[in-house]
Amino acid sequence: MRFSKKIDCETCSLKCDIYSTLTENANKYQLVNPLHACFKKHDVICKQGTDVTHALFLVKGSTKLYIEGLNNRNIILYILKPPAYIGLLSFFENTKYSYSVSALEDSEVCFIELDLIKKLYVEDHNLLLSLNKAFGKSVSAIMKKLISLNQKQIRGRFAENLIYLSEMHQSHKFHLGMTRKEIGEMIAISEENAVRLFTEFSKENIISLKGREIEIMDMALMKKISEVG
Amino acid sequence: MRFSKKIDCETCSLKCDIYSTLTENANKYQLVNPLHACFKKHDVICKQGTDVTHALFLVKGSTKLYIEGLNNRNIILYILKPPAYIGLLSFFENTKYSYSVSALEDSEVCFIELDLIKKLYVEDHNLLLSLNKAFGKSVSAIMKKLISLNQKQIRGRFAENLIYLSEMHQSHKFHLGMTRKEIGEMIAISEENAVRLFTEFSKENIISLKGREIEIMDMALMKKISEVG
DNA sequence: TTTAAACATTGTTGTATAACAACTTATTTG
DNA sequence: CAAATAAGTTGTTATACAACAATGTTTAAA
Repeated sequence: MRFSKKIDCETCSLKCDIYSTLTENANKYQLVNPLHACFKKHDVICKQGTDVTHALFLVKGSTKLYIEGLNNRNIILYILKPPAYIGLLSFFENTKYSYSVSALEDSEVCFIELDLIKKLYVEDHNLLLSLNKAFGKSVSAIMKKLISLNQKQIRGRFAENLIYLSEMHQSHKFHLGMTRKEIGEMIAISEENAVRLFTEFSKENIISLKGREIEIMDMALMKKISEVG
Repeated sequence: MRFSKKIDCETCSLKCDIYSTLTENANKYQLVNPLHACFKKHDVICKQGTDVTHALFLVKGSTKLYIEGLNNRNIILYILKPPAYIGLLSFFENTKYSYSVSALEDSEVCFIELDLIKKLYVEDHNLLLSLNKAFGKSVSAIMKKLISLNQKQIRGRFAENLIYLSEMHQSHKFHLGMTRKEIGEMIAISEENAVRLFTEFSKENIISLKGREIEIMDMALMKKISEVG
């Protein structure tokens, strides 16, 4: 990871809530230029167990948010794409991250002082409400994951996950930006079973596969498999 | 469920954050008496999928918070004891509950208009911060549960759960306020296996059991089992 | 007080899935 | 560009756990 001094809020490709709050209240606060950080693929952006010192805002690239569990096994909760707050779930708890986030591809992240945010949302509760709303959505997603991992079996979870990825890319045809192992970590199955499911679904003509390029051929069937469990 | 008109905030046995915020800002707001509701054992206090209309504050009794999953199978996330916000996790999302809460014993719950809370935390961000803090803690607990359910096996989960209950009652000896089925739902195992584990742990002299009265005899071993998985 | 319903128990069986092993094919990197 | 490392693949085996079944026991309701 390295910080870029070249990019400030004015030249930044993505204007976030915090920027707009700052500019709207320009008379109250001077515009502090937050740190703009560049991460290489596989870099850890925030680490489970470390202190939360900044609000992190994903500006470019994509990342995975995961819990580091027992015996070096991870569970990926979801993929983050800009615009997205990275540290949101641990943000209000305000002590340590209860999860890790790392870059799936080269990514850019904006670091904003926690104190600045706190100052801001005392004055501008709309910012806080928008943070809270995003927070609430994450919780719903985690609940859904908890049910899925516990009560669906691997074909159902696998189908559900491919639908999730497809919706994220807004296309039936997309590039899995992940290894089979990581796909496994998204739905808590072994790497071997991830491979098996890919070939299985491919043979059943539900998907078409070439390396990491995937196309969902039969979305209706996919949804049925996902729902059955 | 029936509402009690007799109990208002002044006579209420438990003064909550909202009450103190209201009285501290007495000049700004009139003291609205929230609805005080009485629930019988097994009553549903809030139902997954329904609209969030009030903030709920548990004043007396105890409740279970659970997700209703597939095939009528529930997962109990945790037990709530007063003082506790019941609807917290779905509170900011502000649309539908993503879980249900029901009474484990006769309980009393205070219903506070959502609009009132919103008005309050615009002015008094300390209230919001304290809500957020509780919120964050819940998220950590759910993360932990996600790992536990996925990466520990039943003996480990069972031990972990008994330690959790013991800590909640602040004693090695306590009354399981739940059926074996509900104990199963806490750690996502079948009722039969819950029974089996009770007798198993009893035979191994880790616990002493008489109906629903339980005493943890070997807490050190219990912790070891919980950690191993 | 009888009857029904909920709760608790124990043994047996089937199966989903992790773990292991052994191998091939890509992708980095010095 | 070779060597090393990571990623992907396939078959086999072992096992943890749910599901089923059958039956006893306690609690609640009529």
